[in-house]
Amino acid sequence: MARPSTPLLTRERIRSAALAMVDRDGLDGLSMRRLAADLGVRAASLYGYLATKEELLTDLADEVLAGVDSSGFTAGWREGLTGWARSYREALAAHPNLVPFLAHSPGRRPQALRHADAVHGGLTGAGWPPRYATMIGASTKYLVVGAAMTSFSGGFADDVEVYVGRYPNLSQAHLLAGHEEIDRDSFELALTAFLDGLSRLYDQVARPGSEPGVRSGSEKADRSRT
Amino acid sequence: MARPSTPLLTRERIRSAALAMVDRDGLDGLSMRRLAADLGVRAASLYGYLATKEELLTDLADEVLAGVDSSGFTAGWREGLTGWARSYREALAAHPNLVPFLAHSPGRRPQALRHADAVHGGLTGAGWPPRYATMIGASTKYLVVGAAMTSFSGGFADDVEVYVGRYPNLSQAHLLAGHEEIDRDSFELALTAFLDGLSRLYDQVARPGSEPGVRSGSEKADRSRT
DNA sequence: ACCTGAACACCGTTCAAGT
DNA sequence: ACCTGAACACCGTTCAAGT
Repeated sequence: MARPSTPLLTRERIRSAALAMVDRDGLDGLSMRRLAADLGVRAASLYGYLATKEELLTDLADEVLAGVDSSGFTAGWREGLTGWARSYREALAAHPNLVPFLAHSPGRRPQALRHADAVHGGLTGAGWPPRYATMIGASTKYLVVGAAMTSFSGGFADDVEVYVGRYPNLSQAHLLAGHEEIDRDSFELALTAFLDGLSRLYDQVARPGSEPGVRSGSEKADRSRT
Repeated sequence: MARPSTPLLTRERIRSAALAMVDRDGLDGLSMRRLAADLGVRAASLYGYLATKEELLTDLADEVLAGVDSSGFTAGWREGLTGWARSYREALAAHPNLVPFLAHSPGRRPQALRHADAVHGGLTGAGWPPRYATMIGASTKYLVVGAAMTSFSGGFADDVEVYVGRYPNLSQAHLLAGHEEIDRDSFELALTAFLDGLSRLYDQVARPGSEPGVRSGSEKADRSRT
């Protein structure tokens, strides 16, 4: 078995087994040795395809983030931001164990830079000043990463006994245990409130001569532009 | 040196050296063996004071989160939420390398539960329905953890060459590198927009008979309560 | 009571050697 | 060209032994 006609490994086979292992056993559960065993091979063999474990994780990150979509800004900045945030969060929520790594070096991946560029362009194109565009992009990422991060960890314990009596306002907290629903609802609430707040701000700071925010109809611009 | 009159170690000395090590070398840079060496002792000695490395990290988490303040709800739900979010973020930003661990099991620490209880109580006491209180508490945590998580990782590369030409909308991105200022500003923008959005929602869903949100003067409740 | 040496079962990574 | 055995420098944790 030292020299098979068809290679036992491909980079894709490694990646797919690694992602399955992370999903199953957590980020700490992924080791090069266990992964190799899973693939019917010895650990040293992996290094013919990957330079380091870090490179493998970056591969996984790229695969997981492939579903992120920042193309919605043609329909307006609010629509673009919403689509980006939702697709981003869904991508992370599909592989929660990988989230701590994904947040590790976001600025260095080409995919992330492409999206950051699209978001920044979409916002400035809609009239947001560049500095606001930067902050709004960052803020949205805070929400997405925070939601994926916090919910991945389980949040509340399943053990009802812990809460009863001790923390009166949390007496129903056990109802949340393991429910992904509350996570998505909380995220949607946060996103909506955030965007509503931005819409109000938009009327104050947006440059004229660009398409206005489509849904910002309920407030009026009552301050002068700075 | 096998039996000193005064013990070489205390739990506090261990904790303080460990936190310094995490701050200096990162979460992966903390090992029980290196920590022991730092304390002039062998790794096995640490297990007289701590059951596991996990327990040590939990100790660090409690110390870092000691500065979080959820007592501001007497001045109104918006004030309480703002104070909690800011003190929470500051606590995390002071030890960014620990953030990935802090997000790991937030629901099981007594401190975190006390704060969660105070926030939930503060919100429901101000008229927010319990389900909203839960979601708002979660949302705020998303923002805080996301901000601490994303900014800890550095975000953008310092290398200007990477951006020029390739990503036109990010041509000024290098200006952000290493600047903590943009992180705090982005967080403040996100928090303000989020709270503005909540204020509007408050007028729609808040129970009567409670103190109203202090600063929610600019909108009117135009829908019936559900 | 407190610390240690030695061991156990793991890691990521390298590299000469096998076919 | 592809895989392996063996080694190196690490881990967290346990436990009998020293003083």
